[in-house]
Amino acid sequence: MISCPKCSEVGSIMKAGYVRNKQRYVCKDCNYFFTLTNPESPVPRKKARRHQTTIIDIARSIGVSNSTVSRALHGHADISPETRQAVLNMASQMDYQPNQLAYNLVKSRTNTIGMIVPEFHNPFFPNVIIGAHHVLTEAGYNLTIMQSNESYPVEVSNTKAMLANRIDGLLISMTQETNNFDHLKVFEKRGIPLILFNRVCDHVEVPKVVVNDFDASFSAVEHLILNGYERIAHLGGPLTLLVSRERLRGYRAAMEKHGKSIEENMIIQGMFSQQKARIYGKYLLELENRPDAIFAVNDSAAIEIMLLAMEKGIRIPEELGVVGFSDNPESAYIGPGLTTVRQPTLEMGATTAEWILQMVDSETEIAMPTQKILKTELVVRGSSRRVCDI
Amino acid sequence: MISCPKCSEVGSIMKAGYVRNKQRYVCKDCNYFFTLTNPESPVPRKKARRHQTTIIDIARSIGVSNSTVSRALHGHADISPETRQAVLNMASQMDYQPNQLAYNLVKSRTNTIGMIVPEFHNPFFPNVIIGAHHVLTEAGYNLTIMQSNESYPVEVSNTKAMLANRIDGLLISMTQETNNFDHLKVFEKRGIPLILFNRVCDHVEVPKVVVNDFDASFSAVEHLILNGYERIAHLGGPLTLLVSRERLRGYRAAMEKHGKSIEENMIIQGMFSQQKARIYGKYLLELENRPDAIFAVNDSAAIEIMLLAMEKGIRIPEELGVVGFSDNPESAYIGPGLTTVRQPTLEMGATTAEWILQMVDSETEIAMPTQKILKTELVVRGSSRRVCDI
DNA sequence: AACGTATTCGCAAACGTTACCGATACTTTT
DNA sequence: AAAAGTATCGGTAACGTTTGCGAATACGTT
Repeated sequence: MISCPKCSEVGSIMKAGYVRNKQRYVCKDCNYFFTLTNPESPVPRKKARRHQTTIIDIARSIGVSNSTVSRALHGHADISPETRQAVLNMASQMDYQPNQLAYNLVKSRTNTIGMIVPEFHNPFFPNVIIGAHHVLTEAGYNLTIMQSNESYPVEVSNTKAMLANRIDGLLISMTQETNNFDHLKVFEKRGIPLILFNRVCDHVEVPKVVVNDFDASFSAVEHLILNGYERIAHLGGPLTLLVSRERLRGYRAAMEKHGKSIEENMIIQGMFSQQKARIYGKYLLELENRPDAIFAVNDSAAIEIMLLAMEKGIRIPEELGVVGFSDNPESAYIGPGLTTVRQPTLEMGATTAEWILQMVDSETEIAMPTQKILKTELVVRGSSRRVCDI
Repeated sequence: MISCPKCSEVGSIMKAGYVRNKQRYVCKDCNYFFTLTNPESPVPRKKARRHQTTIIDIARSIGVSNSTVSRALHGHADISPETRQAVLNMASQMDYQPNQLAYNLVKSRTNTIGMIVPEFHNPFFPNVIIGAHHVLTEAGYNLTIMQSNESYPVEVSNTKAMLANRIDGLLISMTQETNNFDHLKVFEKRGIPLILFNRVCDHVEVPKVVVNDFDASFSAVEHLILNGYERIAHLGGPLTLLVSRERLRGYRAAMEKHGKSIEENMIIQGMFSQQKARIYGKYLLELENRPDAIFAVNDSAAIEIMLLAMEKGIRIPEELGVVGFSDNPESAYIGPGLTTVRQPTLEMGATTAEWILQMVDSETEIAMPTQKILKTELVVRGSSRRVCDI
């Protein structure tokens, strides 16, 4: 017979339905509902999972408490040299690896910096990563990288993932689509250090690391003008990006300074795949009155222009001057060499990393510089050198 | 006066030493030890930290239990549409972001794949990363990257960090120093999926993804021989690496097949910085009886050779044939173009990622292929084309 | 009335660590 | 010898989440 687990009554037990396919009973006396638990499986929670040795395992095997083990492992005080040694020995013997997850949970910090970049195709961002990676590793931090792939939704989901993973700080360079910044303001609200680099915006008040795009563009175009080029076209980046607008502004400023008229149909803005660069380059070079120089937003576009010119028999630099941006490795070797703007990518990565470390390591609110403008360098090569300067 | 917190006695209180710089008392009556807790700070645990909203906050604010909130958030069963909606609303209203750390701890999986690479200077590993990153992101996994910097101790500490962070699987390409593999065997013992790529070894029984280094090397050297080169030097990689040994083997095999004598002083093995490549190149080109072709272990070394030859007025390919390895972007554009071996880097990354996903996603032990050998492609350019093959 | 079924929700135990604070056993000082 | 100090160690709450199982309720069916 079944007896009530509470009042031990036997006679007043009645069936009371099923719950999860198990018969359920009720004791009419004490109004206690219950099901019969199978005494055969007293430890149903025991999973067959592979067990990683924990602090508790060590503690049990040498008969101390887990707090003692924790102290020994971290070299804290309040522990005798003998027990510490015993713990250390047992730890290495049992092949103990600390569980960083649990550590992070209780300390609510992860020793990890996140980085979101828009693309991986140009060597620019990989180089920034190298620079940041080095500094962070030195400081004992990890770096997780996510790629937004030039997509705003992906960027938003990336920031959410970073938030969920409780990174200690975020470095981000935005996509060309991004024109809403709520996903970044969350970081401000939460007090999580955030730094923008390269692809920045004005709507978030955090430190920013950029290059002097305006100056770089200005001196690149001025260099073309000083080499006797008159009608300079501009293959610019998407105008959603501040860098593109700055470079366009530099282009215009240099042209105006030297009294060159700007032909608006020779300014093309957009995101150039190799294919698109070729199409627009074709358009420019087949123009009725074609430009005698082209300032391109990046080296891959510039190189595409050069190849196109070579195919058409247009001589570089005599008939066409070309200047790129970024100084890709191949730019030094193509044809007469591509004049281009070298960007301090490693330094950019290092600077963002150093700054985020400052922000993360400081307990209190710390005054950070609002912006750092890194200096670029115009690398003059054959593609634009028409006058003999010595 | 001080009264015992237990028996409220006043007369029998005596000092009993200090504990952590606070006066300690004992009640002689009830033998109760105690210190005086400062009633001014009743909540000493309350940190001034910024509070991230948790599941419990949501639960409290709409008067349900946290299990209900958890179920609502994950779209589980056993919940009414109304409460689910209420939870969802409150969650977005309170700007809730789940704490992945806690989730990972209880699920003991992180949805993260780790990757350790030896260096970042050549475009090879960044490209592998791109390939793997894409596949993993599609599958909803994160990728953490660490760099061993060609140092064995760093590699070991990297693997420890990966272990501590409880990654779900590891992709690794080893340093040139690594000749002990205990740090990798830990993964086997723990049952954590592990894949070796590119820089592999025979001592660990896990899936490996490599390229056909022997064949690639063989056909590169054979290509030189078929172009009429006789005395071919080899600037090889460090012999600690299997890839270097395989390439050397391919070189020897091709030379032997065609009956060319191998001059051992024309085989130089090592890890070549740009500077070292120049030194060894100088040595080779200034040899009494200098080689008429050089097969280099990578493109940057090959390019250094080409630049050196140009400086010396040695004509390429007429007087010197050069073949590199990897097909860096700049190799297409330097001088007459550098003949080189193109490696399927993206495919390598994608393959390792797909394999590790298979291993991670399968609950049980799964039979994996032991090895995948990806095909390279000899890209013939001007630096080695001496005969007109149509 | 007695029983069966379905729906919805709460309790509490994990996950592995850290750190506060109390407890114990000594040694040293008065 | 009493009182005070020192050195070690253990108990336990907390970090934020998931989940198995039981409880409560409502309603339908003999």
